[in-house]
Amino acid sequence: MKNWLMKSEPSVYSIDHLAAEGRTLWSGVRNYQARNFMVQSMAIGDRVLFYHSNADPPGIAGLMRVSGAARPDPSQFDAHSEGYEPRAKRSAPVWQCVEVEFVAKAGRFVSLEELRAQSSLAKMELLRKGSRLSIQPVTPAEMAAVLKLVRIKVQRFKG
DNA sequence: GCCAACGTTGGC
DNA sequence: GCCAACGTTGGC
Repeated sequence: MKNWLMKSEPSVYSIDHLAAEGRTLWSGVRNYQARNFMVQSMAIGDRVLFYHSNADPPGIAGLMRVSGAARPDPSQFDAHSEGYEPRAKRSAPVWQCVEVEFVAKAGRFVSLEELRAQSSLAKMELLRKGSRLSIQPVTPAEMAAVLKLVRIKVQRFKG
């Protein structure tokens, strides 16, 4: 079981949207490295931190779990979508997305500033200067540290 | 709104 | 294959 962090702008799609829906397709990713993580490395059951980017303040808002394997991102075929991809064909999609399901809201929202203050997270990809990856791997130690900060019990993953 | 850092595109 | 120009991300 791997650990991940995925970013979303809460004004577009927040942890509350996911909590209300239960599950969603993580569509709209248009970065090859992020796509490759979803296609090559993610598996059902993987744990994912939900990060609110471009927010005031930005930070960890909750937790989700990968509930469906990567599949073609439908928005790439929609000419009216911002994510429209003219190069994509039904038979040769360019972009993929996984399905994720809600696990828990952070018991306490943990801001980027607070994450930066943790020495245990010093090497976290999210905190690297200039880091923009919207889907990134998280080490088990980093995940444990963040779950403690947001006050989510690991038990919540089981079942 | 600003802008640093980064990714992508396209001319050569 | 190089790299300048451009577009995007995302913190501040």
